[in-house]
Amino acid sequence: MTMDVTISLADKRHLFENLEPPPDDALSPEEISLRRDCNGFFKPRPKRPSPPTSARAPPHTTPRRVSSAPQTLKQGDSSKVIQNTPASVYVRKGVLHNLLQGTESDDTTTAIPASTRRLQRSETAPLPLPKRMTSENETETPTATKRRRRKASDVPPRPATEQVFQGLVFYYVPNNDIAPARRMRMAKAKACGATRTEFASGATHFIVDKALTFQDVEADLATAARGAAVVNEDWPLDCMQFKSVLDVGQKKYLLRGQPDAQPPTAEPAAAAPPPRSEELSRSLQLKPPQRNPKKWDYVPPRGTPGRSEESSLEAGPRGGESQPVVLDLSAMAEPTPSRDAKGDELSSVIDLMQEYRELPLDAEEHDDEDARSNAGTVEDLPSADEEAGSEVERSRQTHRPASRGKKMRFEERFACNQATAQDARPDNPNARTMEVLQQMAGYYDRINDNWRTVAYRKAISTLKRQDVRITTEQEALRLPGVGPRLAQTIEEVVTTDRLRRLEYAEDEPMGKVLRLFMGIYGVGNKQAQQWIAQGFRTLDDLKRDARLSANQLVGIERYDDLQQRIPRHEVEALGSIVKKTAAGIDGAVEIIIGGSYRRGSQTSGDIDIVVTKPGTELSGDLVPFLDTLTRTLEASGFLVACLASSRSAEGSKWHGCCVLPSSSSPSSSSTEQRHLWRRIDFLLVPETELGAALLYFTGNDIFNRSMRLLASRKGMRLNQRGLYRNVLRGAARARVTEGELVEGRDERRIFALLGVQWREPHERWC
DNA sequence: GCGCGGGTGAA
DNA sequence: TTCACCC
DNA sequence: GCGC
Repeated sequence: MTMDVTISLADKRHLFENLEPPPDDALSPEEISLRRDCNGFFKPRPKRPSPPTSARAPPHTTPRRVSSAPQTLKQGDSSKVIQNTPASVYVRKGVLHNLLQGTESDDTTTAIPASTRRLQRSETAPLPLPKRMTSENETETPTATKRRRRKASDVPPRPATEQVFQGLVFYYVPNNDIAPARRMRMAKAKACGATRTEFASGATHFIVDKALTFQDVEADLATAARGAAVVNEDWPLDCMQFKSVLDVGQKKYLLRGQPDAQPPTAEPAAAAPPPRSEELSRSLQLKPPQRNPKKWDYVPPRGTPGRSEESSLEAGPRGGESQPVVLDLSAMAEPTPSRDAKGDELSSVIDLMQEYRELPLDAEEHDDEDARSNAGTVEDLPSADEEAGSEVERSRQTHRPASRGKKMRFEERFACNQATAQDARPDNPNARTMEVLQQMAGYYDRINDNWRTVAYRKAISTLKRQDVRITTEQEALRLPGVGPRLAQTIEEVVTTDRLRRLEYAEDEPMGKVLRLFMGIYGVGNKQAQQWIAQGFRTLDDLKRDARLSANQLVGIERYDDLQQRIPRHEVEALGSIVKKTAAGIDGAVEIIIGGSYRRGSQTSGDIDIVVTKPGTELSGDLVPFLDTLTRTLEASGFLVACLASSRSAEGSKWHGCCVLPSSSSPSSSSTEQRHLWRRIDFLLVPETELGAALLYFTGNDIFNRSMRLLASRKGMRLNQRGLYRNVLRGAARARVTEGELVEGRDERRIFALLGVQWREPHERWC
């Protein structure tokens, strides 16, 4: 059943009535060019205070607005919905939180089918989930608990969306439901559409108890129908949790004690000898030090009766249960065909080798600087087939300490010491995971959850450096910057190829508008939310009625231009224009293009230009030059808008927009294509600060932050002017002393003084 | 339970 | 001071 | 959301 009950936004006008109304005399776009800014640039007229409410013709009432608010719903059941769904549960921090207080949570919830809401409540909505829920809690109605005590098998059928097992026939091994926990699981599978059979020959799936090994079930398997899948009991639980039929080929669903690969497709890569791997995984289990005191999700590795009641995905580390290394029982009955069972097998072998090779390192605390270069070896391992061998070889060569688990030296913990090239591995095996995490990061960014955004970015950065596919929670947990929550998230992505939290996030009604508004230069989360609360939904709404700052107006007028990334060749073209002009003004001035261009990126978000000159000691020395430069470039039509500028002795910069002259291309004279407006930043840098400025202006941001954090931890301070020493920090880390300048001129020395190995600009991607 | 980079301009 | 921005 |  879908809940298509909605409420027109216009109906909620009352909600906004105490908010500031859009002024009726907002700037008309045509007026942009009528004002001049600080630098002689055309700028829009400063905004006027909005008049009293009388003249208000708020966007709520315009016809277009109604159509632009597609979340309109029928009124009928909404009150009921609201009653049953406490707003706090669905509305995350940020987004509509401010807008919709108390009664209005309908906007955020109505778009979501009721059947998924329960799940959303437990899994996704309150973001920092205090504690994992068990699958039972998730799949049962709150009142079902008591009833279950009376009769375990009495589980009501799940709604259609959860009938994941429809058409599947399960044969349980052992074939009984004596243990209450098992009986419960069977009942739940049945409620999700599974049929249970007493005859092995008729089954599509063998669901094997975790206590049993492959040998234990071989007899049953002999009678199995061709194509039946054999999985451990985690599989149905995961399927139910993720509400989809998961790939039975995943190694986490294989049985214990499986002899080496014997699949029909007999992948040679699967040749890793099981006894050894068993041994390995057992010893490895001790490896990740159990250092997290708040390990609420830790469960003793060895399956306990109680544990089996939980969904495997929520059972915490499962590394202890010796996972079968490889094996593939082809599953024709699988609606979701295993996409690359071969890849999984291969990667599982590689995983083991990866882990193995790390053992000595973790065991004996390698501390030498170059540990990385001669990091572990796979020599002791029996060589797998050629393909796997080469794969492993490749992995070893590109191996980085980040994949080695979390025990790292102090300085290694900083991203600046881990940074790599942009595409450390183009065919990154974790590409999909990274993509999803990236979208999640984008979401958190939109709702202003900045630290979470940073955490996601760090995790992505770590994943980027991995050369093997991270498939399970414990693998993920070993990575720096990946904690329990992200590890779980990663596993969900790998297991289901989706992330439910992301889907809900993308579903948020105002998400698109928020994204739109925050894309405007000069508009952040605060302003965007305020506009949404005032009823604005489109850029046209804003242009007509919103109170805009000068920069925001430019940002709106050139929204599409500024959204586009700049191809590298255009950055070069723009840069050369600046260089030529600069050379014409002062031949001694040096122009350096920084930013992502300096890091070697093929496209840039904007163009960053460092202006320096030998012999200068204060950026003020260059101010006259910048004035001339900008005036000249403005006159030539290169610079088209000024967004911010300052000219002082300590630091001077100029932010604005530029455009490539469109005349020069004679090819299409009549259809002369307009070039896009581009963001351009100038930074005046005296020679004495060039190193620090380049460091800053080259980035990336995470790299900078980590360098600065490292400096701070070492009692120093790093900014775009230099590295300072003897910085005293008082309570709340507030800086007491400026500190004395140690180095500003030499980029390399700053690295050295911080104990960071030098990294070329193209190696500063975090 | 707390910190998470350091700075700038605009309003 | 707060917001948005730079890397 | 991670890490101390």
